[in-house]
Amino acid sequence: MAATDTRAQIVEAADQLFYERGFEHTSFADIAAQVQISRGNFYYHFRTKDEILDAVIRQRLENTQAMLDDWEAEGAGPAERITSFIQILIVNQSKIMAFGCPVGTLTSELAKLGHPSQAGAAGLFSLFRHWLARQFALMGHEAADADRLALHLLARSQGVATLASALRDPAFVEGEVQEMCSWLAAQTSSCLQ
Amino acid sequence: MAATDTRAQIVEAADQLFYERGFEHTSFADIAAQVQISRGNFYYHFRTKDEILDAVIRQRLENTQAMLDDWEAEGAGPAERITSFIQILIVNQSKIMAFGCPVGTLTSELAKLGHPSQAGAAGLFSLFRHWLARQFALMGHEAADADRLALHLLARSQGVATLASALRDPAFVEGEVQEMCSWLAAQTSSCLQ
DNA sequence: GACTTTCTCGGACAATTGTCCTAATCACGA
DNA sequence: TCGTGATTAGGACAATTGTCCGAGAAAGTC
Repeated sequence: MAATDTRAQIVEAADQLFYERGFEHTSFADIAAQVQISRGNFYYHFRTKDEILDAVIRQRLENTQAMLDDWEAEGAGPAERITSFIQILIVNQSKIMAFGCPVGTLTSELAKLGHPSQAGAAGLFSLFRHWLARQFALMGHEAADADRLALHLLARSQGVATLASALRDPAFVEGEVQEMCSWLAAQTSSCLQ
Repeated sequence: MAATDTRAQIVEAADQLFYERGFEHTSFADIAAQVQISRGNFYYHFRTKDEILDAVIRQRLENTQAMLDDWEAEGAGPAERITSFIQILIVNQSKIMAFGCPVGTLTSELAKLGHPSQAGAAGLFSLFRHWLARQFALMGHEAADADRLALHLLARSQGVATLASALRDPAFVEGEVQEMCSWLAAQTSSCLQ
């Protein structure tokens, strides 16, 4: 097996396990078992657990950016793109009800640990924030307003994710998503005036 | 020192440390150091770490209920009481920006651990949910609607807390709190019609 | 086929974890 | 003052943690 493959597999497994079990509660042994390599083999690819975390965060940043680029490339308008964002709550509903939002829960955990990579994880929020702000700007909102709306929507989806994993009630998630879509429509019409 | 005092001190220290560092990242040694008792002394008061967690959750349930009862006892109307709830985000702003919401972060962590006490921790949400729903009902909303509004407000405050600890931006928190108050006012007037 | 670099294995390491036991200390009534 | 039960201290325990080493297998080059 090529080294790059092994490395990629480690990052992939760590990404998944950090999400499902949390960073601290995931051990080298857990990742090794998932990838089916020996625990000692880690040292060749990653010297410390923090290095794995950094690699995971970097991969998430890349994947998220790619997803946002895809949405941007689609022909639809900014409002439809924002709807794609809101719909993540539906698309990933079962995982979110089990483990919460991957971005929110990781930053929360790292904040409590006082971990140096917390800023990096928070960068995932920035990606969404600026992408959403650009969409709102395209809808006709001025910069400061667009950023405010972006943060507002980000916060609401975070709240839905947190409560979804506590309540495990699909109807709640669907209801809140619908309300967010209505809210989005209101932001649209307020610009057409 | 009386045994009940020691026990209360352990629960108090554990409560604080579970919030600031997370349940898993807090060790017996950490709590013992905080309370200044020997590590071995724990076994007399609590047989397992899970027992401490249960005691912490029980205390939080009692404290929360007491806080809600206090708000209820105050002479103001339901809208003012709901405002008290929203204002927690301001009152506890610095702690929330550092460690997030104690309820949301604990339930998230326990969900990832697959911990049996997750349901107990989620009970904290139920306390707020039903209290808020009662306030909305007093404002004239019918039961199903009141519950929906309660969950909506709960989710929004959760989202603000999560994003607050990631961004650490007081202006964002204050802006969102103001928007929630405006939203609350709209719910009020919609009932007066 | 020989050689060198890249990669992997199994195990060792000190530290820390939650758990548990025993002996000593305390408070307090008889 | 003695004795009894409640409380505490200190340390032992097996298991697990992240980290690291050295021997060897695999892969690629000449």
